[in-house]
Amino acid sequence: MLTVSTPRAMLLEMAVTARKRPKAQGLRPKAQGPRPKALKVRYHHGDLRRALLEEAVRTIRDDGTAALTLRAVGARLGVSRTALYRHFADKSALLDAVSEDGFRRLGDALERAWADAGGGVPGFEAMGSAYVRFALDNPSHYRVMFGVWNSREHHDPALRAAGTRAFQLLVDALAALQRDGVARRDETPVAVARYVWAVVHGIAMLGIDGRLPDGAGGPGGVRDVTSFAVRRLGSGIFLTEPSLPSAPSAR
Amino acid sequence: MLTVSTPRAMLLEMAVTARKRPKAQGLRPKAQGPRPKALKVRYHHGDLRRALLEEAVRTIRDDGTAALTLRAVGARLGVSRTALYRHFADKSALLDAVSEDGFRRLGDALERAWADAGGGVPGFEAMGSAYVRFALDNPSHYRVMFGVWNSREHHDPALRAAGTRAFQLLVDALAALQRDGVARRDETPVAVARYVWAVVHGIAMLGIDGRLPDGAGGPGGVRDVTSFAVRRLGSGIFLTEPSLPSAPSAR
DNA sequence: CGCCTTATGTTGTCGGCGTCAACATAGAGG
DNA sequence: CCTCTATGTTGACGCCGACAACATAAGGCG
Repeated sequence: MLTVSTPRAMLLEMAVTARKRPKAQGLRPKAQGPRPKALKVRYHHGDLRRALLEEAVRTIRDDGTAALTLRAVGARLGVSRTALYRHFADKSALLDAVSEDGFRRLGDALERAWADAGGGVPGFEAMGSAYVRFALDNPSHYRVMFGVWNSREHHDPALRAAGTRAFQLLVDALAALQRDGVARRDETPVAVARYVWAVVHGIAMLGIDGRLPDGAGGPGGVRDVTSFAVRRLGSGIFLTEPSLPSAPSAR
Repeated sequence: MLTVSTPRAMLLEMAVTARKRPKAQGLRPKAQGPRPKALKVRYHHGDLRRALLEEAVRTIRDDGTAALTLRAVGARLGVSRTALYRHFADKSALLDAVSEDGFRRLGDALERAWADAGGGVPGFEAMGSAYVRFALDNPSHYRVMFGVWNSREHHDPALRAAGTRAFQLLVDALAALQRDGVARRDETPVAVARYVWAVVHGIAMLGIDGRLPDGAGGPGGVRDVTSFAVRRLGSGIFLTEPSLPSAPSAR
């Protein structure tokens, strides 16, 4: 279960062989756009910090959070372990950078969802779905973002800013809904946003952990609970108005 | 941050001195009730499995999840490392036992909340508050229960049973609400329970991680979001009925 | 009682991990 | 050319989980 010695050993073997090359730095198929500076060797590595971050994200995505090892990420880049310490204070700093990257992508996804749906209630529901979809598509990344690391407010300003921006998108959407008279005004947008955030976060976490039935698509699965949630976020559960029919929203 | 070498070293020192005793087994101040069998030495340790589990829970509660080390828990009990392997397959098995214990306690708390409130809508709201309160009172324990470990369905039957029981309490409550005509009947109790579970789970996680303002008591804190959530779980956010006043539920 | 089987606990050891110190190297700038 | 500094490497340390081999105690059985 936890001991994946065979693939990890293979991985390290690969890395060792890759390290045999004197310094074949430019073979990585990244940055396909115009060459940033020149095609010469430039420096020790070029932009190791970015490469380390990208490799960490890739490692987490492919092999899970437990496989993220300073030694492994260094080896995958054909660079020695501890090379990372010239760009990150320690492992938690690297994870902070990974989290910041995740919050930035999450914010982009929310922004896109709201804009593509044209705002309003459809935009709000699209944001909720996009949030859960992001978590399901990047489970390990999402787990790092909300992991035990840096859980308190001690993390660096960049990470904090990225997280705040993603949350603010939700606040702004709710403020717009209130302004347009489609959302109740008896609570501040921030208070409602915290609640909505908790809802989608809970669904995302349960979905990621496989605690909702089936593979996300069937009845009771993550998608089902998500659509249920975004509908109920606007209608409630209890019969506060007995005259209310069963399905106020058209499916 | 992550390196707490000083207290850990002290702890190990304590343990080493404790281990100097030949086998002073019975000095632990537990099981204050009637002596289970006899006051003689009985066996190698007596009931090491239970002692290991309790010590693991205590370690997690006092020093956090990261401090849970097979060596540390063994040392705290005056027993050698690897003694644990006679009672648990590996570390994840110990964590499974900790999770099972947590789900049992959580279920007890939910049951008590529902019963003490006399069922109905107050009972339902009490369950929600009790759920979040349990998580806030036992953050590390809760994190283990929903941690990366055993997230898939591979964990042992006892853990699965304890988790299912806690969830079933919620389902039963919602079924009762539906039966009494106070909850909408357009969805099955299980579907609604999944949604409610996600809501309280999300609040609990955000609260545990310190992602809600202040120390849980002030405006916007965990308690605020929780009460907001249990109210909105019954009323909804959007203005589906414009004639609806602002506060349908008293406080 | 003496022996043996089995359950339980210990010691030794291994590989992996994060991290630090010391050393090496390459680019920049005088 | 020489030096300075940024960057990368090697070696080592302590901690961790896990396994193998060994030690010991409880209990069954003659």
